[in-house]
Amino acid sequence: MSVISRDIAHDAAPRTQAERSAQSDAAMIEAAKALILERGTEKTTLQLIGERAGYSRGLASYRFGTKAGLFQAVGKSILRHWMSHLDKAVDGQVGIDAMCAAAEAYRRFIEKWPDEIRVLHILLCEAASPRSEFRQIADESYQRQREDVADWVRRGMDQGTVRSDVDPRSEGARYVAYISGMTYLWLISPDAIDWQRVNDDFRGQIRRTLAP
Amino acid sequence: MSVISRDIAHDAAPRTQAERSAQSDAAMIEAAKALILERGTEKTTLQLIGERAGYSRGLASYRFGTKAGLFQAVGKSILRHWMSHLDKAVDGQVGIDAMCAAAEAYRRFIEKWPDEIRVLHILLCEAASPRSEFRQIADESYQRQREDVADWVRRGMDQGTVRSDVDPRSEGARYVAYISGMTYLWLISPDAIDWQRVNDDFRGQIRRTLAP
DNA sequence: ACTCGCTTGCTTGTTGACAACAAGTAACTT
DNA sequence: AAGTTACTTGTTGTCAACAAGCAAGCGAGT
Repeated sequence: MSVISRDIAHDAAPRTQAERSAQSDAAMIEAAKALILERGTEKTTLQLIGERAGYSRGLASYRFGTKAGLFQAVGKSILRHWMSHLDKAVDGQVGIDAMCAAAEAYRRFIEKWPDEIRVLHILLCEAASPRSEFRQIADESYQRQREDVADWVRRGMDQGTVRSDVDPRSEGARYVAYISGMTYLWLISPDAIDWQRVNDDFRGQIRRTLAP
Repeated sequence: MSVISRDIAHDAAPRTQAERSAQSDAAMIEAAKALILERGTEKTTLQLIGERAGYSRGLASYRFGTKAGLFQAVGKSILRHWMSHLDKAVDGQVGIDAMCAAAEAYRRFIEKWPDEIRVLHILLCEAASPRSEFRQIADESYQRQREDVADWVRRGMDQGTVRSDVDPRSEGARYVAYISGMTYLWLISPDAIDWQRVNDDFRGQIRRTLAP
């Protein structure tokens, strides 16, 4: 067992079972992301995913159980990425500052990893369908984001940097709806959205609406 | 050929071919709406649609060509309904008045025909997927709505009822994104959105942001 | 008004693609 | 060497799409 072959990520022939499965899982999730971008979820088949990842047609189904299960794994992986990016950017700020920092973090995330946001939003959109297996993940994610914003507003009110006659939960819902809707419009017609300007206007609106 | 049987809409046994096909088309579109609400588009089959409409498993495919073709017909039919409702409500108003009237018309539409909006938005969400056959319809619809709002803003600026330093197109995009995002959040967690309050706050925000 | 040939509405038969699962083989582990 | 895990191949049932046929309207010529 050479140290060299162990240290190379995505080595052609990893030694341990754990490495092998982690590598094939990751390869399939990456393949799925690429295929969702090219063909959408409906026209992406488990056979295509397995084979593009360098395996057989059956592996994806064997490992993730169902097609929906695999897509959930894809979505969770992107959500984790975004959440950690967001946490770093907000970093304890509250009130209008936190809201603006989060909007700016989203703009930077889209600039750096546009495909991640495209895939995530395609999956989130599918959650709108009844009986969608992604529904719960989308619901929890949006609920958490609404509550986070509501919390920033509440703390801003405590600080006195936010008007005292607003409803934090309503502001949270409007904030999240706005980001989500803009992302949707960007997916539908990418050239119609100038994220830099949209973000500037959005932050201006937040100040105008919430500042005392 | 009795006059009586001709005049009864959805007669059990319509006489002319045109009547027969119009009736079966309408029945299948209604069946599709109900099934999309119950099961989502993916788990709705052409067989279920045909049979719920009172026909065979093959008719939907024969008449609309493809499953996507049928869903396009469903979407167009709901969009026509909403557009005519909107036109009546706005009725030549411009500026902030038009924007508030449109938001209020949307609230009333959702109150009266929530299922229509649910089905429409499920279809619009699917348009986010690449290669979706509903993409073009969604794009045109949202583009037109953005332009309508931008036009209201422009005319409001001419009148002097809207601040002169705003960008009409940016306001249009934000308005549409907001409505679309809110509708999405309502689909994902219906109880989280109080449309009356959301609308009141939205209209307040429009005035606060756009009034000179 | 009648009917014969044409058109249109609708159904049933069939094919190929697909997800899901079962059963097997090969790679690792202790 | 025995057991566990990674992966592949075989199979089944469901589905969309299409093709071929039957039956219900329709219209021109008598």
